Amino acid sequence: MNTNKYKETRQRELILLILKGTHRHPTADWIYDEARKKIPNISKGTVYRNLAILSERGEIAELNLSGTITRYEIKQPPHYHFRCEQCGKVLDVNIPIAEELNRKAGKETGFKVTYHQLEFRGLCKDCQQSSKKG
Amino acid sequence: MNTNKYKETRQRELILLILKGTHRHPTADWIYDEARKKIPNISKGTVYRNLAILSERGEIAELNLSGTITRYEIKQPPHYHFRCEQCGKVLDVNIPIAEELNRKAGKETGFKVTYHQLEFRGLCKDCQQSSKKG
DNA sequence: TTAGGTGCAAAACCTTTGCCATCCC
DNA sequence: GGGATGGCAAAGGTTTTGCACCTAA
Repeated sequence: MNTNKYKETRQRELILLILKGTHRHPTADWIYDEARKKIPNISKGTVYRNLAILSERGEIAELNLSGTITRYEIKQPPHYHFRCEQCGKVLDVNIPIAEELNRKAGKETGFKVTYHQLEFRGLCKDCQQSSKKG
Repeated sequence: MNTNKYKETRQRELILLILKGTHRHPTADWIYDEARKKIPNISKGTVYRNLAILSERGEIAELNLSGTITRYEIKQPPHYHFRCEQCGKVLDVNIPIAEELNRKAGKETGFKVTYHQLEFRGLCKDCQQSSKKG
């Protein structure tokens, strides 16, 4: 049931490739900079439009957790994130999703809770190092 | 060691009062509109500056969880939030914090995990109603 | 008295959009 | 061919900042 209303374009493929090739959770701006290395005259509008399309298609996910700048990642099974409070780095955390929290929250509120987003905060390895040194 | 570098001003007190008087998790803009009812010529810059100061002082908290617009609330013990995917409403969820997740995440990543932010998603009561009707 | 605060407006950001030429199917 | 897409630039929305005047302590 692929709704073939999309064409495959160099720009879109490049953006997807960039996201597949990084473990960062990059911002649109970073993706734009990377993309320009291959297609120098690609525009930011194109980057944003394609990120929106890829997100709608379900190929990538928007990470809106904390901070005002949206970050993106290749679509994966649900997982948690960690954000370093010092350097701002965002990383995946591979521990099981606490599904029971959804049930608890649903019972508490009477709402229909379908999922949750969670972001751990603290210091990453690098920043722990530099804290010790400092 | 109280760094008494702050003065108490009408504007700041009003903003705090507004936040104390609501269970919404309002945006800066909503706070600004409310504030103008009492101090008509208060400026947005003042609202933003005071929200930043109150946040720094620990009297209020910034809610950056998902969405690009920052929301604010009076500082409370740590708690989770629920955001309705239909109407965008944000509410507190009073279930215990899953502290063990911090430990799990710390063990998994080797990072120093100090806390986590969690937002449930789904449909609130009102929107469940309208879904049934629709 | 004076450091911090205010109002105003402009600037800075991030993101979206209009327009028209271009490209893919 | 024709609708989807791209590039460009302007517009939009949120937040920050510079500046001159003001005010709480």
